[in-house]
Amino acid sequence: MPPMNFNRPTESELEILQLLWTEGPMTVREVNDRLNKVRKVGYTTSLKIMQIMAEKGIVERDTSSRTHIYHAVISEREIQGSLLDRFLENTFRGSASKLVMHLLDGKKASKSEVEEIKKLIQRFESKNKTP
Amino acid sequence: MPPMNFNRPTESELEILQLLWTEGPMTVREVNDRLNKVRKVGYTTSLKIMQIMAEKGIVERDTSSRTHIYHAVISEREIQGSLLDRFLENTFRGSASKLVMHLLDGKKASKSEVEEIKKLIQRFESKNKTP
DNA sequence: ACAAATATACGAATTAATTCGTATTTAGGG
DNA sequence: CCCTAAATACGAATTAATTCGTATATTTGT
Repeated sequence: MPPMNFNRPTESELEILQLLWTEGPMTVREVNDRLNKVRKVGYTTSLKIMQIMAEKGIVERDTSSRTHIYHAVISEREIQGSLLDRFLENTFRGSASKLVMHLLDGKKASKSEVEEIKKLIQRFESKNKTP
Repeated sequence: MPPMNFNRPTESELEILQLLWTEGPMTVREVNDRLNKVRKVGYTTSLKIMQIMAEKGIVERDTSSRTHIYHAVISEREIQGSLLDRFLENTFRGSASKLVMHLLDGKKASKSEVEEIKKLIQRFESKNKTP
């Protein structure tokens, strides 16, 4: 079996995945309610997108009762990594430091975020120290 | 005057903008040749995309001679910043440190890139030191 | 001067993403 | 038991991005 063809989620799909990742398995109704706290979306629109994701294998659903319950199949980590790869290449021609420069520069990273990032770098360095 | 409606470039447009940013103003032919080093693209395809960008005001062109010369109007910085904002929100729910974690984690950032990032952080910190 | 090469303009086909209307089915309350 | 509410399925309209064919004009080399 080939190593599972990678199905990049679209923006709308990602929006729903974020909900499933942070809040766990949900019905279409629950997803649609949460989306509608931010913007107006028809119920059947949310339904359709979730059905498409199910076809693609991005989510699975429990159909044992009439009201289906959806859960994410692919991990947040995996998707974030793969989307980041592509974004880094497209937008920064692969330069990670340039990306970080922008993060630090604008209001994108708060002070506490920068502290967090510093810790990450330290941890990275001690891990990759020559023994 | 409102602060200039922001026209997010598509992926293909961005690909061409990268060329204009790094190599300066160019003709359609030059752009198309460079694109074809990576993948097969018809000449009129490149032309069309550049014409659309001109309509949107993303690029401008010198039409004084038959062969038009295109240059980017919006700055790399500006676009990268605005695309990063959106990507950070969409993909990492706004968590900059989570994004950096991915950068350090995979093969996304080379050792020298990490060094560069460390320097950026130090510079950032000394700049924001309470005096 | 003329043929071939090269340019732009324009329109249209294709593909993918998004949105929603309508039909049909199933449960549940009175 | 029936009627209403709520769910899924399905198809189709809309919009945007991409791709390229064809028409037409201009330049250039021989």
